[in-house]
Amino acid sequence: MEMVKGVKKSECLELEELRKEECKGKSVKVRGAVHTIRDMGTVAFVILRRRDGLIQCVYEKGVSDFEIKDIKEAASVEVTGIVSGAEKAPHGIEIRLRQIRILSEPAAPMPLPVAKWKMNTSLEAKLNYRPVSLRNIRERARFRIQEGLVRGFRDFLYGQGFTEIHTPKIGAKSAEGGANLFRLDYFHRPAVLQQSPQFYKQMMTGVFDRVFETAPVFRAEKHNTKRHLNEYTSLDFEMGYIDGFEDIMAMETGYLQYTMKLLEREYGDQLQILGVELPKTDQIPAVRFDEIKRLVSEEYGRAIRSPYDLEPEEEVLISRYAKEKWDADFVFVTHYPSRKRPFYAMDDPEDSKYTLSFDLLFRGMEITTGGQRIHDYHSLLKKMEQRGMTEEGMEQYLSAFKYGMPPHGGLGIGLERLTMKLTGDDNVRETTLFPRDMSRLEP
RNA sequence: GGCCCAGUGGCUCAGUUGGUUAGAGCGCCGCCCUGUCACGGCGGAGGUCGAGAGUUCGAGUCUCUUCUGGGUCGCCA
Repeated sequence: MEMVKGVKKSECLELEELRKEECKGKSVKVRGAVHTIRDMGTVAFVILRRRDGLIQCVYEKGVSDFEIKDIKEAASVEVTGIVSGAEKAPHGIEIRLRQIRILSEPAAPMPLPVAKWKMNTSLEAKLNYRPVSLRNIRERARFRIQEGLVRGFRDFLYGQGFTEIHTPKIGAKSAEGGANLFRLDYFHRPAVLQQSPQFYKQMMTGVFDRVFETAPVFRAEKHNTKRHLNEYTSLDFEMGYIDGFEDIMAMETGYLQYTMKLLEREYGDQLQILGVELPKTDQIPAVRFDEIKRLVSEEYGRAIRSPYDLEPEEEVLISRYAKEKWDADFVFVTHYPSRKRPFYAMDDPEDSKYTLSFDLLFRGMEITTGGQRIHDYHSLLKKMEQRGMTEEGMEQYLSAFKYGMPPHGGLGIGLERLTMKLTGDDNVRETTLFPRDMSRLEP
């Protein structure tokens, strides 16, 4: 019998440690993938790729204990060598190779130029070879930044007293209802994939006051655009005891401020790789839906075609307006028309044609929808009745209200969209590890 | 789903008014090169042009069908 005592200390050093002065001249062992080889004859540069970056290793004929010809690109290796400072090396250090141990070898040459700084490859090819294309430094940087966005969401909300929850993705009925649901067979009973954790997170405000979830949601909409996916990750939160929907916007602003600082602090290398400029979040303008629609129409001479919703072009113009007039990268658009919002949205007591809700636009795109919800049981029943909805299948949701719910509200952020606008990409699939769209079910 | 555009070696593309053995760069293979970082140099392999049908003496190039992808609209995060 053996006792497992915990994580064993790796004998391989972190890139950060390797860069330290005391490391120079020392023999180290490093593991990684052969990213690329630049063979100069008696000298060759073997660039290793690791999670923390690229490390330049130098092969010197006669000094190194092996033949450079034996090393293949994309092999997993363990190298041993002397750390030495080198001004010409990428991070100021390199490893002069003594030995190399091949841990694994590829069976075929790379189908894509992953070692190139910019792959110059179509989105289609990148998606078709996802496990390979993601090895490119710039490709993978997007997902490290995405990690930062999720991490910021969690860290910040934990600090604000939120409880992280996990709600079911399979159910009998979904929040918004309608035709955009994926239907599946659940032991010979009809079921659907949840298009939102809406009902669950609302019900949980009656339990934990403040809750959040980061999870996939499913939309069976037959859209084929660069900003839609049929499965995406939603950063959701819902909070009780709010004074108004402004509290939700304030919480989101706090999240963005916290996260941009986190990115700046801990993801600087990844931001640099992509040349990302972090947006301003010190304050975010909030402007009424009808007002900004009018302002943009006047400013850019564009006729208002659909009075109850924002067209993609309008979103772009609103962001442009916010940038030009208020020097803002983000802009809240508040008081959306009631008819375009789901039944649970709270109407504005001042004018019930509008709701106490908002969208957040970021660099020309909607990345968040949120608002205050109806918390009074009778008001909720009345609103449902007005919309001709039945209570069937909603008994559990309604019972939460029947037995008392705090005033509450919340929001949902589209993670891939947020990432996309941050990294400057123009297709959500670029910031989705394995996108699910109308035609893509694999990889 | 409607409309628009595209499908040529592993990747990214060129291919003139239809005319002989379809080109390039990168990658790959071989040789050379002591410092690269888009390394460089020389040589080589690899495609019958998404698929099917048609027009024509002749089609990558024109027509139709079909498949695949991209964009866009509705809707949304």
